[in-house]
Formats: sequence, C-alpha cells, structure tokens
Amino acid sequence: MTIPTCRIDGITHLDLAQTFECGQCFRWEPTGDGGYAGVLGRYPVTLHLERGSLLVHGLTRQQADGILAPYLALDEDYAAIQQLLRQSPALAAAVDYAGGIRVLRQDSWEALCSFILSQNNNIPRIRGIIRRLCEGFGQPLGDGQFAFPTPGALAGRTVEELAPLRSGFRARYLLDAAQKVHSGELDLEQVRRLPTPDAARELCRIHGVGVKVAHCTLLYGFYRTDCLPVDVWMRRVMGRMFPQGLPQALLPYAGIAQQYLFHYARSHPGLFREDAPVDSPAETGV
DNA sequence: CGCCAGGTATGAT
DNA sequence: ATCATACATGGC
Repeated sequence: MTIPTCRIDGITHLDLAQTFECGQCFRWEPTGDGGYAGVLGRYPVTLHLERGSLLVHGLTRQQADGILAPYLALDEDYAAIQQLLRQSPALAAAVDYAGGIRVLRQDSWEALCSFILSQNNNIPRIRGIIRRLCEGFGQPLGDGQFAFPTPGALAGRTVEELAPLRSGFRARYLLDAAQKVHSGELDLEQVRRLPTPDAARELCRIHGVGVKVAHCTLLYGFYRTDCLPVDVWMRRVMGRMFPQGLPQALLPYAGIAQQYLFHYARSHPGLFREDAPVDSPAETGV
C-alpha cells in the first residue's frame, strides 16, 4: 500500500509555521525541512508549502479537497478579511507581522479538550500533555502518529489513569467533558446549531469550562469567527489598543483579529508588559 | 529558585 | 456582584 500524495496550487495568505505555532493548535510538529507533520482525523499528514504550492503527503486529492481544504479554511477570502482588519492601525501592524496565519477549522472535541488543558498553563507544556494524551489513549495510526482519543476512550477513566499525562488539576475537567459528551448529556452537534451565546452557555456546563475556554472551543472547534477569546494577553492588547472595544465592522471576524493580535502581543512582550488601563474587555459575540 | 502560564471553581466581602 | 485564592506541574 502506497501513501498517497497530492498538490494544491494557488495558495495565498498561508504560512505553515505561523499558522501551526500561533497558539491555536498543539499537535503539528515541524519536520525539520520547513514542513509540518500532523493528524487530520485518522490520516497522518505531512505538509510542505513552496511558492504557493502545497505538497500534501498522506492524502489523495479528493481527501485533501474534502478534509484539508476546509481545515485550512482555503475557501475563505483572506485578502478581503485582512483588508477589512487593516482599517485598524493596530491590526494592520499585527497582520503585517504574521499575515500567513489562518484560523483553522479544527475538530470540536479536540478543540474543547485542548483548551480545557490550556488553562493556567503554558504552550510547550500543553503540547506535551496533549501528545501524551494521544499516545496513551488514541488509536495508533502508524507513522508514529495517533488519533486524538474519542470521548468514549476517556469517559470511563479515572484521574489516576490520567496521571501519566501530568495534566494536574485539569484531569478531572477533561474527564467531566468526556463523560458528558460520551453520555450525550452534552451534544456537540447540537452545540454547533445553537446561537453563539447559547452555545457558550452549553459548553460552560462542563466543570472546568468557563467563558474563555468556551470561546476558544467555539472559535477553533466550530469556526465561530465572531467569538473573541480574552486571555491575559488579549486583556493587555484590548486595554492598550482597543479600550472602546473592536470597531463594529470587525466584529464578525473578531476571532480572526484576535489571532493576529494574540500572536503579535506574545511575540512582542515588551510592548505589553504592564496592564494598560483596564475596562470592559469588549465581550464580543456573547 | 521563584515567577508565571491562552483560567476556573470556590469561598469571602 | 465583585474579589482573592488555590490549584498541579514544569518551562524559563
């Protein structure tokens, strides 16, 4: 059995390193030659991007069109989105800094778990916890890769069994999410159909899911680009750059704006060292 | 070593 | 309602 390969041409507004290392996902690893290796559903995939041509190792062209293109939001008009965001000088700077960021359409369950594990945690350690989670509880896919564990694979476990993850106090939060989703007490496909405020309220029924984790789940797992997750970095950015909140015209893309601003702020810690005058952090989308 | 990390639950004002 | 604190662990 040979591993399929294909190529997608005409890619713009995409940089693999910027997109995979801007804090929205935690599983893609650099291959060492500019490419990235990861898992899409049950498919181990390796990507290389050169001069607008995306080389896809692990997917047929049909699979790439059906799975990868939506994941990378290749159908989105990023030229138009970035032009819109640039009406704000602060966002223009952030887009200039990393205009190759695209907000991914990730699996909702994986996004939920990932951001439960992200709370009061740092990104390198989050990556390690999620890697151990997949290796310990996900289905092996070959190529040294593992699927993200299903809710059912975690639902019956105990915190003791999750101890090898070293996820600390977050283990019981993860188990509560798995139990609620596996039992149907929380239906992610129903959440997908709910208006954003109701969807957020629904996710917050999970122990350990608050407003910020709910918004991350909605943005990254359900592609609700109107959701604006506000963490410590975004609180500084909003206080400093948008004390009145984001301009009205940008609200439908607040989550994408957030991704550029979050990455820019984290890459320039000196500019945002001290909390600027605080105020209502512009809770958009809820 | 001490500080902090893509927060949240909990108990006290 | 708003505010302080604990929480597990380890990256830096």
